[in-house]
Amino acid sequence: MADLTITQVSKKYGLTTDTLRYYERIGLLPSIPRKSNGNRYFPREILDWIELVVCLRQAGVPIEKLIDYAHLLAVGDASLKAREDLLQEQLDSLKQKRKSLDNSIDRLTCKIDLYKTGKIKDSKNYFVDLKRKGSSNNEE
Amino acid sequence: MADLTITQVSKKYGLTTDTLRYYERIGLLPSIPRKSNGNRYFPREILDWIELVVCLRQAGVPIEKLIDYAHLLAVGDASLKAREDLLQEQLDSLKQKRKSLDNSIDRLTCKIDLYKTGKIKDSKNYFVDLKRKGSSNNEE
DNA sequence: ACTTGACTTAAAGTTAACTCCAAGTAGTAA
DNA sequence: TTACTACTTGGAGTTAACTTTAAGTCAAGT
Repeated sequence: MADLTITQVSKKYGLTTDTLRYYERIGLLPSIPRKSNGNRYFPREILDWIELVVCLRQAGVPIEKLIDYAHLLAVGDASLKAREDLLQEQLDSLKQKRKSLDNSIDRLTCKIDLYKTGKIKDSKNYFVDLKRKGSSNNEE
Repeated sequence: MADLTITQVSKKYGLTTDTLRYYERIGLLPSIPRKSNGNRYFPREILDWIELVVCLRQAGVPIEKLIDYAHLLAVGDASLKAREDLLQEQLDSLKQKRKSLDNSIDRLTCKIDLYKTGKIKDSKNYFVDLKRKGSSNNEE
């Protein structure tokens, strides 16, 4: 009863069944065990891993990095330090991403404020011919 | 002197010249004015737009949305409200993204802490055969 | 026996956003 | 004149991450 079918897993984590099979194919998931008819069943340990994968994928951690981590898991205790380092690197990169995101949010908030207070002053003259290609202004 | 060449712009904003030409081609930038020899020069107003584009692209706002905004700019004052709405939508989506990112950062921080305190307990048994395809466990 | 629905596979196709390439021109320096 | 560098173009190629397709198997329901 802890074991779910591929459809149940896909609903639980908001992935399609295609994506789950794709993840297994590329080695992001280990070989999923099968029933006698060939259908996959997902035990708890794999679900925990999927949950982490979904969480980090949402944040933009590349699949390749997660595959690296999965491979480190496979070699056991010898890879403890390497795994910690890998995660730390990804954490640093996520923190950097948040900084940049905050910056964009600030910038956009200001811009919207200009609209709200009617102070917007876009020099639209350069945009009027967005669809009219082939016009040419000259100057030396 | 306020007008830069494509290479100067590319350096200023960390885009390649190919990307800048690509942006013009797809209508994310207006038609860039040319010198008599056909080379592009970038006046201030366009630089301001590029700066905003770079900022929002970094944050993950899709090119398509920015093109929509550019087209709204082209029609002038009639689109003030639509422009504000479009930006507001993107802002909301960035804030949502930040929430999700924060969540991932928290999750990853916890995980790393388990490594640091030696409390990690990955059930690695499912990962040992990550590269050995074709093995099959059965069960009813 | 037949149909329905959930699953299976390998392989091809899609999408967004670039990125590269080949061939050509314009301006400058030796 | 030759060489070099910075630009130009249209179009093809790349990458990550899926997504779709075609053809099939299997178990349950009528």
